[in-house]
Amino acid sequence: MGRAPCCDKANVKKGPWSPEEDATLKAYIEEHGTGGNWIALPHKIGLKRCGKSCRLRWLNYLRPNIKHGSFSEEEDNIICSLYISIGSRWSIIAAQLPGRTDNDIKNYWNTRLKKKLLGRRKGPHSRRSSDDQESNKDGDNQGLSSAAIERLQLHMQLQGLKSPFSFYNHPALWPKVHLPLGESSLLQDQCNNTNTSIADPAMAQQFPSTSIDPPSRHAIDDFAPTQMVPSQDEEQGGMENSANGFMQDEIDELLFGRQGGQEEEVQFSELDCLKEMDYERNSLNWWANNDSDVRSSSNSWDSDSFLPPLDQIFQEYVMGYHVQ
DNA sequence: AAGGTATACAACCGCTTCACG
DNA sequence: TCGTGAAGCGGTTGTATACCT
Repeated sequence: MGRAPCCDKANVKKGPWSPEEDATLKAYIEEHGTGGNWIALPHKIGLKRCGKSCRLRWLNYLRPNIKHGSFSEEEDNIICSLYISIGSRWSIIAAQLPGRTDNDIKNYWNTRLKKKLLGRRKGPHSRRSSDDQESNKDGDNQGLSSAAIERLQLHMQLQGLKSPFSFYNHPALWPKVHLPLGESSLLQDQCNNTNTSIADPAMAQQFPSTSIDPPSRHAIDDFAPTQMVPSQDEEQGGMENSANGFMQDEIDELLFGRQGGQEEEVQFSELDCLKEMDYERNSLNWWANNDSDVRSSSNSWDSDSFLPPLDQIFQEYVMGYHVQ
């Protein structure tokens, strides 16, 4: 027995909103507010709409100060940077772009920005979703979703795939080589030189005002300390659960590489690339582990056992060739 | 001009999270 | 502490329009 539906589906109108419906909803909310109950709202004002539909219409379209129209380059940069760092958490990304809704950003990403940044990765077949889905089915990507691969690709690009000094241009250092953790002197040199900025000058120019490294570095944080393993604080006293405070902390941390309100405890202040190799490998593992497809297929995951598929993904999707 | 295809965006669906009794 | 229902969220679908052949 499933959960009761939120409204009477048979008596609810679906599809595009008419100007009259828009006007009715807008006028009521502007005068009375939502009343804290979206489910009851349509009945109050005589709309044959589901409460959820009213909420969505208001938030995504009717609300004041909603921006419609094209995105600026600055907005592109922010979206790109945050997507690499935190994935498809559109509400958090939208919180950084005043006037933009999560739905708007999600649509913009899926239809335009993703293509702009990634381009077409495979041969002459360029038809959208269906072909992409098919290619995913055909390819043996070992369970990684296209979203994870996209983030992987973007990350690689922004980390400076084209740089002659890049990690990714040194085949000996690619993931197949199982270096012990911490063995990263070459990368340390490289990072000392680049100061962890975007390595490729062309990319740096393309993303002039966006710091890519700190947020993407925090993908690891997302993976291990805060989600997989309770922190000491959590174990001892429980974590802060105030929605606003938590959100702001999370955004601060994602954007600026610090934990909001915790001046004395900056988890990732050491942007010296000392463990760049570990970081890269952990990032790859993080994407894999946090991918819903992977999660659903395997509850217990061991980082070492995941390395071969990642090698394959790295070679096939990022470096652009297949290795037996 | 017509039909097919691609694109953009609005809206829906269902799962998760949260608040409250 | 637990159950319930509303809100929030992200993935997906539907549809109008633009573009191409």
